[in-house]
Amino acid sequence: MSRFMKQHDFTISFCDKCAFETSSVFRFLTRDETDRLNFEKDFRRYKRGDILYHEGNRISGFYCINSGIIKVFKTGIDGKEQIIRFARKGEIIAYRSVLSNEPACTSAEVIEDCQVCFIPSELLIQFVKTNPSFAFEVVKLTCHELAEANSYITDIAQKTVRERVAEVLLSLVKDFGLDEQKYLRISLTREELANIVGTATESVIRLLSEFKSDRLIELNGRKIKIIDQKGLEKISS
Amino acid sequence: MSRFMKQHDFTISFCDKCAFETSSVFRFLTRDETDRLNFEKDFRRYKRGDILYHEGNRISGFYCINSGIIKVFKTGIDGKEQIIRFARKGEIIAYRSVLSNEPACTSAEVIEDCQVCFIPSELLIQFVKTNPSFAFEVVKLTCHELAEANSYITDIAQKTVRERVAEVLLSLVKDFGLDEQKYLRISLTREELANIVGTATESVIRLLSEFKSDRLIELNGRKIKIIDQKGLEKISS
DNA sequence: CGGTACGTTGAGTCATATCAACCATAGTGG
DNA sequence: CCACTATGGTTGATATGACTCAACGTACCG
Repeated sequence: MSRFMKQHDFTISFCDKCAFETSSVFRFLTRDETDRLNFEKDFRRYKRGDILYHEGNRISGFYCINSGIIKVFKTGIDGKEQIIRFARKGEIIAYRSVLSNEPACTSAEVIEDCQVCFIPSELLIQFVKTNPSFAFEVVKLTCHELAEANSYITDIAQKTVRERVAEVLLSLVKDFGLDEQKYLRISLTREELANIVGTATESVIRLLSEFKSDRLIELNGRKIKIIDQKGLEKISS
Repeated sequence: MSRFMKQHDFTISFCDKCAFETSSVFRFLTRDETDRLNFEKDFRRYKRGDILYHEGNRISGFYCINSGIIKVFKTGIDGKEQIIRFARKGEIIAYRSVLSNEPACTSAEVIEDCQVCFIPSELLIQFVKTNPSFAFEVVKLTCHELAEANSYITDIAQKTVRERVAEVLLSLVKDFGLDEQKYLRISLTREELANIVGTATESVIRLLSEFKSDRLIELNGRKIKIIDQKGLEKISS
């Protein structure tokens, strides 16, 4: 663990700056609260593959992501993971378990090297209990995630794997965008894609190469180029 | 709509009484706030099949359930419904849309005749913004629902229909309990069961009669008798 | 009495999972 | 430097779970 050095990188780790630059809920904190946050938070760096926390464990705080990408997942039957969501700059993870004071119901693993702030539980609980407009933002945030989860449930329950693969590609475009050459700004293994869709790795591979034949996408290893977004939308219906 | 008469039934519609009797979040309101709730709420009765609100519509308030059962569902491709959850005595529905100020992301329909209180949006928002401990409860509530939604996603994505049917029966036992003769205290159509599981009606029918042959359950129309709970747990794994 | 909604069963089909083999790549250690 | 191993990706063959379609039974209702 010694590799995750605490440090004070003044260009990036000040929460007020971070809060204004991102859509973080922390922009609703007062000056004083932001100062406390700055004082008590722990800035950390993680590399791809690192685990931030494990499902089932009690956690003593939550994480605010400054850069990089983290996947949040549950472990299902015989260890197969189900990816619940990805978190990126400005987003917070593990706050749910902190607020409901339960063991983590998910695990979190780094997809792209990242810098995060670890913030002790008590701070979040205190802010929620004493700053009504911050509490309201947190409520809105959970409500939003809940709405997303409900759509996710409906999709998985009703759509075919083919439709869901197309849809996942589109939602990755929406969340992470494309670079100048139309490549998705997130690279996942085929297995990870399968674990979002809720299918077998081989099925994802087959469908991706089908989409490639149909000139909807191009593949370069893990990089996926989106050629025909409309076509994908049509498939995801 | 004239059938949903506003009325003042003093034995059941006073929120303070209701709040204490149930596990409602309203027990965290102050005396004054409870009085306002009593004054502004609208007591209503609905019958099986009635719709409380439709997905996509803006709503001007939310509902607290005094008695009866309501199903909350999303409408997926070609109209197939996906049941998200059931709400019963003491629970609130539609609060999510109110808090995030978005159109309803679900519809709500009465499964068992019910009595509910309709509470204007502004009241909820005001309470959340001014009563920190109430806000904290609402946060915990949404966090809890979020955790449930995440498990639901993992189950649907990874388990077989057979496992899910067994699991749904068990979760109905957990939520609604059994009567003296071990019958489930909620009756659903086969189609509704299918719409929880996320499968075809015929599949549910086949699996139920399979469970019946295996002496796990007994069937009397819509009433389901749970004989071997352990057996069901084993199947749902 | 016909109509409507729900329940049941059978047969056929298809999408998807599973199993197996193989290739490519990169990292490891002797 | 090479064999070794692990990991990820790909493809094919096969099996099967679950859906669809269709027919029919049942019950209730106006």
